[in-house]
Amino acid sequence: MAKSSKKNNVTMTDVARRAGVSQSTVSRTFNGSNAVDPEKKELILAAAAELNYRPNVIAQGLVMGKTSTIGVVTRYLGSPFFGNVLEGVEHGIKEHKFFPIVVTGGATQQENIQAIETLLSRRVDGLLFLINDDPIGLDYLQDVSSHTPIIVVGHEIAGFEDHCITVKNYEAGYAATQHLIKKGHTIIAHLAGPAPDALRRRDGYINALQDAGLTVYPELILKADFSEAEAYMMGEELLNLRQKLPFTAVFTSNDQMAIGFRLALHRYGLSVPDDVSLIGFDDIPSAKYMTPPLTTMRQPIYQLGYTASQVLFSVIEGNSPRPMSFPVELIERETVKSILP
Amino acid sequence: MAKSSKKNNVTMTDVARRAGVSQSTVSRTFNGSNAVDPEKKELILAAAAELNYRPNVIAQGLVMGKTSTIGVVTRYLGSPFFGNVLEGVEHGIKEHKFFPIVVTGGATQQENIQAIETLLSRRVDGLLFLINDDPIGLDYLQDVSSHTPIIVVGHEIAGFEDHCITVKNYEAGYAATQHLIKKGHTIIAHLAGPAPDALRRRDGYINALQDAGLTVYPELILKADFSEAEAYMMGEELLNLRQKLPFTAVFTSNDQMAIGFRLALHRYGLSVPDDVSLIGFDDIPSAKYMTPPLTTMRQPIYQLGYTASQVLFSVIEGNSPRPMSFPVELIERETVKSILP
DNA sequence: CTGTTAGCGCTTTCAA
DNA sequence: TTGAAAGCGCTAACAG
Repeated sequence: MAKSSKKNNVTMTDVARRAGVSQSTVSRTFNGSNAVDPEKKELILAAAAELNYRPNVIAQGLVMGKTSTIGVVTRYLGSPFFGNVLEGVEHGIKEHKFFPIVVTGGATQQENIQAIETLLSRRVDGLLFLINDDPIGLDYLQDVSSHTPIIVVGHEIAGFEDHCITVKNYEAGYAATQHLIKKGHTIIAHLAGPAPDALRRRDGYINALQDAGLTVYPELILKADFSEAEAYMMGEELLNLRQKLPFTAVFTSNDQMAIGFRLALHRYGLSVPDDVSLIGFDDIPSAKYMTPPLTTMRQPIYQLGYTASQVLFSVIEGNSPRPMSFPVELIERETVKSILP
Repeated sequence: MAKSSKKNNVTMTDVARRAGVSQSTVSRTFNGSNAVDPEKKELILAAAAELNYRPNVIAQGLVMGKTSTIGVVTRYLGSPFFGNVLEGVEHGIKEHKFFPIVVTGGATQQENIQAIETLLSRRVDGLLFLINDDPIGLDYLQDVSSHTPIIVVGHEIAGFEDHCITVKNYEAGYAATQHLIKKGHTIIAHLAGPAPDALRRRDGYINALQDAGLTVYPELILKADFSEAEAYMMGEELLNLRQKLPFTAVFTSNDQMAIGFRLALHRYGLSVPDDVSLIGFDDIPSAKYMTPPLTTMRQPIYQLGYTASQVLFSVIEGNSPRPMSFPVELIERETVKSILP
C-alpha cells in the first residue's frame, strides 16, 4: 500500500509552499495571532486539507514552553475506586484541552520517584498523584512542587496538606460507627485498611465506640489490604472469634472489603443483615448491586478526580493551592439492621 | 520560596557551559552515541547533577521523529472490564519505555475522529482502541493506519480484522449455553449486550439451543446496555414472564449484568442457583465475590490489554499485524445448578 | 498584512 | 575525541 508515508510528515512549510505563501503566514492562519488576508487564508486552508496537514503539537509545545500534558501517577488502573477517580481526572483534564499521561506507581518510594522523574523529563505541565499511602519524601515533593504544580488525591501528606485533596476520614469513620451504635449494636468489629487514611477511619471508629461508652476490643480490629480476597480471609478469622465476642455488626474500611467479608458471612451461613450488619466505605458503583445492597459511607469518588484536575489547573495558572477535604455521606441501604429492643 | 524557578529549564547548554565543554559533548555523554573522554564525562555528569538537569524528552522526540507515546482511546476508565484491559495496556507500554496518553471516547464516531485527530497531532507513535462498538468509518481507519500503527481491542471491525484483538464470542456464547443445557436446563433466558460482539455471544446462545433441539423464545432474549442498572430493570421485566415461560437459567452477556440481574432475583425472593441458575461473561475481578460466586465465561481481560500493546509495538517495528482471537474459558463457581433428574 | 529571522532543546553530520 | 553548524516543526518578534 502507501509505502511512502511514514508518520504524518506534512509540515507547515509544505502547506506554505503549496499555497504560495511563507511558513509564518500559515502559522498565523492556524493560530490566529495576526490577521491574514482572507484570500490567502482560503488558499492555505485548502492546501492544508489537500495535504492532510495536522499541526505538530509537540513542536508547538517546544517553542511555547509547555506541553499541555498532565502526568498522572495512580496506584491502580483497574480498581473500582481509582478507576473512577481517574475518570473524573480525565474529564477535567479534557475540558482544559490538556492530555493525561498515565502511569501506575505508588508501590514504593523508588517507583514513585522514577515515575515522577520520567514524567518531568516529558515536561508535563502538572502532576496528579492518586495514591493511598506516603508516596515519597517531603523534601523531594516540595522540590518538584517548586517548579511543577502537583496535587495529590486520596492521601493527606503531612507538611504538604495544601496540595492534598482528601475526605474527612476520621469524621466518616466516626459517623459510620455511630450509625451502627444508634441501631443498637454494641459489639462492632472493624476491618481496617492499610493506608494512613484508613487508620483515620479506624480512629473515628474507636472514638465513636468510646464516646458511646462501649468497649473497644482490639481483637475485633483486623487489618487487611483493601481487597476482597484479604477481607474474605480476615472474615473467616473474625468469624471464629464470634463465640467469644459475639459482634453483631462490622464496619469495613472500603466497599471491596465489605464485599469480600459478605461472602465469608455467606459461607458461615450467616445472614446480612439479620445476623450481622455491615457498613462499607466509598460507595463504589457496584455497592448498590451487592445483595443485599450495601449501606456505606459515600466518598465523592469521581468528584475527587475531577476537582483535583480543576485545582491543578488553578495552580498552573498561578494560584496557590489550599487543602481540601470533602465530607462523606452515609448512604443507607439494606445491610444495617436495627436491633433495638 | 523559589521564586525564580519556573519549570525545569536547565538545558544541555547550561550543563555544557558549567562543565566547560560544548553542548554536543553533553549530548554524547548522555546518549552514548560516541565515546567521550572519561574525565570530561565525569565533569559533565557532575555539572548535570548540580544543576539538576533532566533531558527534555520532547525536544529529543522532535529531532528523532518519534514521541515514545501511545495514544489510547478507551470507552470507559472506571469500568471493571476496561479498567483491567487498561492495566494490561499500561504495563505493556511501560515495558517498552513508552507512555500512554489516555482519552475516553467511543460514544460517537464524531468523538472518535476527534480523539484520534488530537492524538495524531501529538504525533503518538501508535494508537490503541479499547471499544465495544464500531468506532469509525473503515476508510478513515485504514487511512490513519497507513501511517500510524493502530490496534483495536474488544471489537472486531469488518475489513480491519488484522488489527483487531478479540475473543471467541460466538464460541463462548455457545459454550455458556451448552453448559446450562448439560445441567438439564431447557428454558434459558439471555440478557444481551448492545455491542456487535455481544450479538455474537447471543448467536452462540441461539445456536446452542437449536443444536440441542430446544426452543428459542424471542421473548426471553432481552437487550440491555452492559450495566448493572439496566440488567436490574430488565430482570424485573424478565421475571414477569416467568409465569408463562418458566425459565430456570439465564445467560448474561457480561458479569455486571449478571450482578444486576442477581439483585432483581433477590428482590423477587428467588434463590440463585436453586430457583434460577446464572452464568455471566468476562470474569471481572469481583465475579468471584458475588454471593454466591458467579459462574462465568472468563475473558483474559488483563491479557487482552497487555497483548494488544505487544502487538502494537511489533507493528511499530515494522511487522504486519494479524488477527488474534483469544479463547474464553468456562469458570465454574456456584451459580449454576444441575436440575437433571 | 506578510516575509525574514531567531530561537525552543536536542541529535547528528562534518571537519578538525 | 570534540566543536561548529544544520535542522526537527513551530511561534514570535521585527521590519517592511
